[in-house]
Amino acid sequence: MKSGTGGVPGFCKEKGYRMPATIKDIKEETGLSLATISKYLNGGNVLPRNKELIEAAVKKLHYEVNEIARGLVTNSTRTIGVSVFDITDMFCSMILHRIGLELGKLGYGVLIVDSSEDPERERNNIRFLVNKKVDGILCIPAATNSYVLKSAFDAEIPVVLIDRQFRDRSLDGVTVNNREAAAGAVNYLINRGHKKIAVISGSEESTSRERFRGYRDAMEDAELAMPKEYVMNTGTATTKYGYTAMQELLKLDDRPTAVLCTNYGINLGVVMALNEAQVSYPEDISVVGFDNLLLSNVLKTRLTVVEQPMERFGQKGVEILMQRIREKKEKKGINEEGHINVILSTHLFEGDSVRDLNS
Amino acid sequence: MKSGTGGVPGFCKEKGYRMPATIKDIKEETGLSLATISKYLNGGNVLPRNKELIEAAVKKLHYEVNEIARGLVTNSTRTIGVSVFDITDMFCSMILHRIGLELGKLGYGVLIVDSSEDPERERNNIRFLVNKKVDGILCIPAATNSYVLKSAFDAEIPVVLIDRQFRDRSLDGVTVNNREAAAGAVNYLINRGHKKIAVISGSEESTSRERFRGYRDAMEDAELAMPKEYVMNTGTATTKYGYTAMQELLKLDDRPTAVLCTNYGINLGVVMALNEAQVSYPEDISVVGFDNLLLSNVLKTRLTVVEQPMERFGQKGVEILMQRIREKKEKKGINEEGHINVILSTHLFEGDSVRDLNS
DNA sequence: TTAAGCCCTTTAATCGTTTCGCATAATCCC
DNA sequence: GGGATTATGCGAAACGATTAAAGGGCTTAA
Repeated sequence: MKSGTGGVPGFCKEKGYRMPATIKDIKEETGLSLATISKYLNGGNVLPRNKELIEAAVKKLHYEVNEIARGLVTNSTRTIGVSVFDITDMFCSMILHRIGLELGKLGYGVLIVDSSEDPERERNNIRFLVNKKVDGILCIPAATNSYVLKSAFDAEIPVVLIDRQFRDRSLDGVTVNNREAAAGAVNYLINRGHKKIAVISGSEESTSRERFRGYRDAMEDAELAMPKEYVMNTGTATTKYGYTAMQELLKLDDRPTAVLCTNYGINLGVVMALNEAQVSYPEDISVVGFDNLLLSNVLKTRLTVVEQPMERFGQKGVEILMQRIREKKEKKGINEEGHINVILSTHLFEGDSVRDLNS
Repeated sequence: MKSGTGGVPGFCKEKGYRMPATIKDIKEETGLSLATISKYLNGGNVLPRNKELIEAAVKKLHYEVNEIARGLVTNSTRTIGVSVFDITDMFCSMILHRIGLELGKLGYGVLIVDSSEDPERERNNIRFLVNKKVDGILCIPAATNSYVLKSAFDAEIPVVLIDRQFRDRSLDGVTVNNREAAAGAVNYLINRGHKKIAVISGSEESTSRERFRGYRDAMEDAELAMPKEYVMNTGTATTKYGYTAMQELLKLDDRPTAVLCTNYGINLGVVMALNEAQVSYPEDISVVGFDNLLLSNVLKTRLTVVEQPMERFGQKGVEILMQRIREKKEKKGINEEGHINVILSTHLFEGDSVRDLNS
């Protein structure tokens, strides 16, 4: 006897194992109609007597609504897709952490896909999420243009970008004031007497480019020279690039006195190169990094870094996405114009990796 | 006109936006019955002519099967739940990376929940996954007993543990040979002339306990003393515990010449404490860590560590889970007896953090 | 007294699939 | 040629919920 067809729910001979109770079982148990039960379950008003009946039956049969079935008719899955460029990257995982927390509170599930920095894979992943009928997508993109998100647009699924924004800014997103932050970091160096300041930066995504612009802003304002050899901004913002770029800088006859690293991967690569070459910081060269404090805590010399508001990235991203989902439900369609772009601010953590040349 | 009710699928006036094509649209387009179309879509045999008709219609209408609806009748979601104790922990995220890769290949989605080392939260998370009707659960548990997984058992959802196993070994799982690995690491130290060897280890989960046993095995075999002050095994295996425990060790008049750290968090805490106290390794004290190479790469002195097969954890876990899911479908029930316990082996990475006292 | 209004209930349609049972056509063997 | 055996195809009933629309008691007011 199958559960839900009049028999006692629970053990089921045919399937050989326990079937969860369905709303039909509640119907049998209470003698009420499906509609009334459904109404109550969704917060509607029913007679006190029926309320008790239903509650008793729910408890007795351990009933819980089947989200799948509900999703079929309400056309929602209460699941959000999150696409990240690399789940093992601390930056992503910290944001994921907060996203999970926020969405958990709201009763949403989180479907995470990892594109390993490969835009093609990212595109497939997004399509996968669309097929899974997620209610919305949060994306810390690997790709540099919105092409990868095409399938989401087609399906009219709300998308919010985190950290990186595409050139045309045609999407909702949460970023930080990268340009100002980088300029601030450079000014910090300048204030401490540095004039020969190098930069190591990726060239591909908006984040790296903005940070590089910030470097240039500050250098130009201070009328400092930016010789080609000091400007390493032709690679991908990875540990590997940071490592080789730093090695190049160390080969120079006229070495810079300080170097700005524009993301966590580069920080890591730079520290590795310095250690390997037995060059100490801040004695021989000063270093300012970006992103997070991990290195500051674990290294003998705490790294001075522009600290990102990881938690807020996640929190704000969820907030915007939820707003969009609500809008879509109400207006029965996606609001095409008026993109939201939240810009969070950063904080300069003063470690011990910058030498004050004035004193 | 709603999609799927005879009109042209696509734009839908009522809803105000584009609706995806359904199998009913294919029916209208081809004149075939739902059953035939479904059969073909699921790899069944149909007449060549019909095959072409369906293919053409699918292409024309951009049809893709609605997994939600399918799930309702097949009673599967093609989604696996993964519960981790901390998504920002490198150990977890590397395993997650591989899990995502493997499950992606199989067309499965990954619903990730993060319990922040809180068993109570973990229990809720598991229940959440069960409600989401995942086909199976992979768990890198925070809790120390199987109580948290109760709701999964009740719902007869296959579960595979990764890294940590419960006392009764009553579940399928993938672990490493923790005891032997730890003993190996200690022997490595002994071979290099160390006699005063301390250990810092958690006391709560199977992993820490096994590693501690390995330490004891090796020390006993070599007939070396294990004074109470050298044995720090009363805390939780975290960075904080590693940090304070190392500080304790440094206070001793008769300091150990080497210390074994039994996981990544402890490695980190120990390195922090040493840096802070200006104690250098391997000159002043030798260190052997556990888990992964991150610290080995970034620190000036590469840490010698017992390296874990992160990737294989994920790969093997998925493999076992898929086998269980298959079995459940075939036998229409969960196989109660005969638990699978795969034990992977580790590898000792020789960095520069161990001093050879013989030479 | 009766129509209107309110509150709650029920009946039945629907969501987009799969699948069971049966009908039909084609193939084969003797 | 006829009955058995294979292929395919079809209609309809699930799966477990939500939700219009209609109905049935009440109270209230003209």
